[in-house]
Amino acid sequence: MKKIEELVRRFWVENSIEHKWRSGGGDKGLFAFLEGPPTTNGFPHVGHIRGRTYKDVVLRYRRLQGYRVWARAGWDEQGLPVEIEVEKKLNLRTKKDIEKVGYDKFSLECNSLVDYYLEKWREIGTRRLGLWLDLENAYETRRAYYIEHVWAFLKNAWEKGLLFEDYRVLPFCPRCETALSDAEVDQGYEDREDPSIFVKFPVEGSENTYLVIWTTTPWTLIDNEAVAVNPNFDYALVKVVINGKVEYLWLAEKLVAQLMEKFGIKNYEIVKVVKGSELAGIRYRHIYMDKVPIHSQHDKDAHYVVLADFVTLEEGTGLVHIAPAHGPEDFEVAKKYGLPVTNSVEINGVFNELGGAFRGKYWLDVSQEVIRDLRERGLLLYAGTIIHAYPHCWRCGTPLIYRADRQWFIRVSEYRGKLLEELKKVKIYPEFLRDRFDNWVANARDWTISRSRVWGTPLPIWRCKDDPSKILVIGSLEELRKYAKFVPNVPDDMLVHRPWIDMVKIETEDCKEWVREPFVVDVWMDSGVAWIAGVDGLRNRELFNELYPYDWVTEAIDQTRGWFYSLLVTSVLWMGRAPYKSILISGHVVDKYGQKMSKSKGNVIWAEDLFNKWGVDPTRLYLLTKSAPWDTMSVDPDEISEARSVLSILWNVVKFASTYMELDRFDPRVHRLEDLIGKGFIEDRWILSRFYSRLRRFINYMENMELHMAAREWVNLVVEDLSHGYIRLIRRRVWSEESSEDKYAAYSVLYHVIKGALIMGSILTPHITEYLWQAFVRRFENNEAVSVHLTSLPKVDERYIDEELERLFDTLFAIFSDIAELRNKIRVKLRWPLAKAIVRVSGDVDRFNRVKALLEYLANVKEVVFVNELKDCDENEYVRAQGRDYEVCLSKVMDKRLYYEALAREVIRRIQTMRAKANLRVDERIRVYINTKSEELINAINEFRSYIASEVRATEITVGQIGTNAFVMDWEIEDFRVQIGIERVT
RNA sequence: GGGCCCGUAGCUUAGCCAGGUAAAGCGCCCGGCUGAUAACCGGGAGAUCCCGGGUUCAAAUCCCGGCGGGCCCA
Repeated sequence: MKKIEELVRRFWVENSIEHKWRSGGGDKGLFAFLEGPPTTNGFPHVGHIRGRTYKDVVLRYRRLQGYRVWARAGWDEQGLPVEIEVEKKLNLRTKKDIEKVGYDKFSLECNSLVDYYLEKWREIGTRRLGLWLDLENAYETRRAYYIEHVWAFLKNAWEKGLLFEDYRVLPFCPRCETALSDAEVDQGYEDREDPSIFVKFPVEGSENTYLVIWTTTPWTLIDNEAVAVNPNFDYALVKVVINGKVEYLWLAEKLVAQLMEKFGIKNYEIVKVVKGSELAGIRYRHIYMDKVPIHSQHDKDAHYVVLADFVTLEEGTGLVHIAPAHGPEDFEVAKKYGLPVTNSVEINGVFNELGGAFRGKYWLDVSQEVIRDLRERGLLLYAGTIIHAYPHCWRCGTPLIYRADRQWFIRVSEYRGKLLEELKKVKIYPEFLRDRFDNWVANARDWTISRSRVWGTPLPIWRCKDDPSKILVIGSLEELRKYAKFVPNVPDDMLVHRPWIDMVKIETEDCKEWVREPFVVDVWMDSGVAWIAGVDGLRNRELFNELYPYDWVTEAIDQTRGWFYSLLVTSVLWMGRAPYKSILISGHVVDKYGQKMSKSKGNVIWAEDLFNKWGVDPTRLYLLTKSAPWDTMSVDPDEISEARSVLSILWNVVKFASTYMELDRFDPRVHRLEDLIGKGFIEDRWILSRFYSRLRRFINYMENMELHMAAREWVNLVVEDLSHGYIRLIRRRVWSEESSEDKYAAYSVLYHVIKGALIMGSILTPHITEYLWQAFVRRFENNEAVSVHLTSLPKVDERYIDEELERLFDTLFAIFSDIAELRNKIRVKLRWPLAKAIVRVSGDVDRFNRVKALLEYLANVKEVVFVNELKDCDENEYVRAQGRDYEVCLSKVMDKRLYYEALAREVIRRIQTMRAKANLRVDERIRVYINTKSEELINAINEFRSYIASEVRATEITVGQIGTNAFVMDWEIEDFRVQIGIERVT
């Protein structure tokens, strides 16, 4: 199989088939596909291959239908994934280390790492897979022309007032030292064990009274500024005794009992209950008033109870500790009350001078220290741990921290309605995933696009040094050069990266020196503008207008929040509509135990390994037939052998056909189906009906993106209909040496169906079908399309579809199965003829008489009789079986003549084996010698001499002495010893 | 905490929307075929249809509640 695939790949290259494929077609118009660019980082695994097979299947299908397909490859080459790997390679731990190495060297390393993976992706993930994307013209997000489109988008957003900077609480990865977007955070939720502590905040002015709060992030207590309660809840002041001391605790009334139990306090008393609103304004003393001096400075403006509706009773105490710098909701409360926002945590997770005694310490360590300290000071009521879903960095796995900082945003939230409206017009496969997408879009938040990193699209925003309120957004290199006083002398592809972009000196009339905002753009925006940047659309307006909006895109389900979303947002904000008309959301791949694949678990299945071990076509067919595109698929490579055996059956079907067609000099251009079908038999009309009804379903499934059903339809056509069904039925006709018209009718039908099956199959398994197209179709019709991929899908010919006939054959095969079972029971093998089978059927007997001869042949029964009522079915003579809507009686008594015929067939079988052993051609004649003492055998041979002779193509059969030049073998037939010799007649 | 998908033979899946004897492929066992041999064909065994309730004459299927796996939202 692998050899064939290699041969075929070479054939494609040598004959520029892929090029012809891409440039041809078009009667049906254009089918525009937009490639979701794989990250050029890491190797393609089975999940990638699954999605990429879907891409290929749909593209090939459309092309065979007559569309011109637009299928350009694309690569996502920037961002954190690449940076992190380079950091590992250069053994860098922090961003300071990167600075030490130098941004120039770091960028170049990123660039060459991309080159390395790019080649793997081109070779294994694309060419080898047989995925015909245009690699030569692939778009690359690191290129200057591409980056200019991101800039152009941002400039457009700026002009529309959608690009803004703000001071907000955002998720940061302290290891990567950058902010992350919601979409990125969404990809990194994982269970994590965190502290769960209940802390007492001493109320000002009353010695033993405390507000009790709960937190899982003790480090945020450093920046605590308030405590929030829900104005509508009831709060209780609870009198307790702890370590012999009387204390009063404020808690939500509803939670008192369960919390007391948790704290291990058996004796308590509720002193009074008040509404949360009445607690407002109660002042407390910050727990680090002394250790964190900043708190003494704003003691007047903070450290009191505020009211907030978001406070719930599901967890905690009903009193929520507010650290405005470390929670979006906390931040909102702070704004409302004018609380100070204190952020003493730097981007790397280390406390700065605002953190007082905690300065220089890492956030995770601070949490532990806080717990110890509070315990010593008696302010800790309870300390445990909790396992909860917590966001982690999607690339490096570090737990994220929330902190307030100044960043740049795209105002997506304002466009929610418009996004939803445009999304409604998109066809989503499968439809049931639409809600999820809608839900995400409906909750869209402003997009944090600035990243404090190096290898990415530089944020094209410059700020005036003398007047920081002045902002300049640049939308192209041309514009940059217009303003620039100095531009480093490097190629454009380098110029649009750090550090070179920061060497550019810009001066304008109203500002002497502009300084670029030191960020790169979220990598998701790179791929997000692929709908225009992918074709350099600002410069190729005409091409762009032809393609946009694209007919189809597909990616896996995680991209609902990723690429599908970023495409939608950029396109709707810029052009006012979705960039795609339909999307296919595919499922993820898990291992055979249902476990997610991950490098750390070591259960990743690499594409290259599958290709090497099983071949590309079997892998593709396996992935296609196993489950619906949108289902989660568990992959067990050993199962690919099933798909391989399907292809092996296809191979043998074609081989069978070509052997006999060649022998009989069949020529499809002379022996035309239309002329011969009238001379054909019922089974010929059956297989044609089967072929066209399967083709009809195949097309319906493809249109609905039920690729798995389409593929299964094809598999059944090859395995069930052709191999198990039709070929079995026509063997006898094909073996006949006469040049009867019905034989050529069978050939023309078989040829027609195989040809159609190859074309259908070329969509699914492009290599082996191409090989067979060359070896079979092109051999019989050298004027046919030079490649199966350059032909067109057959049209469904309804005239041939006869569902009633198909049902009749279903019954035929079912009856045959039952006869085979009965034979098993009475231990008479199929080779031995039986006299009679009586089949009781309901309805018109003549209908069944149409397949009488076929059933007699299949079941090796001299006479089959269809009746409506079963009369003669005596138990001594017959065995019977009950079918779904019929009943079978099979005679089990054998007379001498049947017995001799059986023996004759035993002899034939052995001679055929010997012919094959002696490597005789099918049409070569032989002399046969038989030497045996068994009278029965001799009788049988004499009785069936001419039958044996014609079956084995013998000129004569001699019983007795064996010729000296003969090839001789000893056999045993039914306990009779026999010696058989055969000799080629020259 | 909320939502979605999945749970059927040793394995992989169909059936579920529209209730009526549970289906197929692989594997296993038995047998056949040997002029498709890189094969091919038939048969058999094998299922508390995840569990528990409900609706119904009748539930794998519809409803409710669990359990397990996966995903999403918060």
